[in-house]
Amino acid sequence: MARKKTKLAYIENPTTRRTTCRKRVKGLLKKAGELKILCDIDVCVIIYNSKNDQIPVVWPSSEAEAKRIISEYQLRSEFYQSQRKVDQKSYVQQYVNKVIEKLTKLQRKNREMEMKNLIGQLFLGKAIEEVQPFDIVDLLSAIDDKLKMVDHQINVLKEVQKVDDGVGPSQIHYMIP
Amino acid sequence: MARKKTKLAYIENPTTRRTTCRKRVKGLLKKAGELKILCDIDVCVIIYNSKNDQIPVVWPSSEAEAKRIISEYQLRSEFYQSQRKVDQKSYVQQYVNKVIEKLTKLQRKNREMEMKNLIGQLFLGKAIEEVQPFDIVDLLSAIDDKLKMVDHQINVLKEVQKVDDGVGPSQIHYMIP
DNA sequence: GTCACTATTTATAACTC
DNA sequence: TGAGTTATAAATAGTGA
Repeated sequence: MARKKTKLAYIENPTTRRTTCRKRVKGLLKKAGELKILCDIDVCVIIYNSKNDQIPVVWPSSEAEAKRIISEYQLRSEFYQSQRKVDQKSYVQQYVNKVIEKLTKLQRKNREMEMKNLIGQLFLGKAIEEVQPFDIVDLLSAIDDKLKMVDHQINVLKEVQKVDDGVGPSQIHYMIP
Repeated sequence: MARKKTKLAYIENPTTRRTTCRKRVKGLLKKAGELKILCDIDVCVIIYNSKNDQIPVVWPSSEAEAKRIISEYQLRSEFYQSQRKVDQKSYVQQYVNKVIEKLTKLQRKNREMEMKNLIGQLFLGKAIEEVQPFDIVDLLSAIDDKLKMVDHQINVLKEVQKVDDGVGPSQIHYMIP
């Protein structure tokens, strides 16, 4: 950008190209450094000639810092990709979700069993005063479920009775869970 | 770089900072693009604000191209790559292990509760014949644990008795779980 | 090939709308 | 806000040593 307007095209002359390259790489890295300082954002620049085996030029020169920036980029990229393609979740994510699902089911089952157990204990003589307030809501809900079931069975039997036309209801056994 | 010489320091004013950032990012990416065309080399720029969740700005905009450049860089930097893999693995592994640990604890608790429940049901009149063979091993083990606990308590009491020198043993109450 | 030196182009800080 | 303008700083293409 000087003496002549640059034509944006591959520089055929090797000497000129290499000189330009050296100058512009220096400039690019300087700009990257300034951007980081002025705006306090993470910047990482990777430059290399894929046609030779030279070590890539990387900014920041601190490998740890570059590593941090790249891996965070990859993490974010993965995250956004997974956001976009919910169906194509990574293997690990699927696995973790499976385990979490299992865990949730178990927790629910666990809670139900605790209630069952509590009902049993009440029958065994445990005073209702000993039941923690925290548990009472779930206990009532468990009892409610049981009553609904019983209610439903009664209705079914009533229907059967109607169909049977005048035949008396059979004896109902209420089983303790 | 205009109107005034820029002082290379963090721009405190948020409006100014954001404007500068936008302009300079645009400039940096333009430079990166020119460098690639003029000298035919691989360039990748990653820019993001680590303080917010926005999608990182990456050049080249083709994500596949950016990934190719990054992965080739990583390949060239063997040490870096192996370090990263180990770090990432351990992080995910730690998380999975945590969840599995929680799951295992819950399963154990669950099984214990099932047994407690079963003992309660037996007291309520459930026939031992109705207990599934699969459960009997754990049931026996649960009863065994209970007996061991009782045994231990007896021994503790015996020790106390010895120390008390001649005083008779206090009455032991066996509590139903 | 690399440095130093400009003449220019380009980027951009401060400003306006 | 953000996009456009302008004056100036910065980058750099071409040049010679």
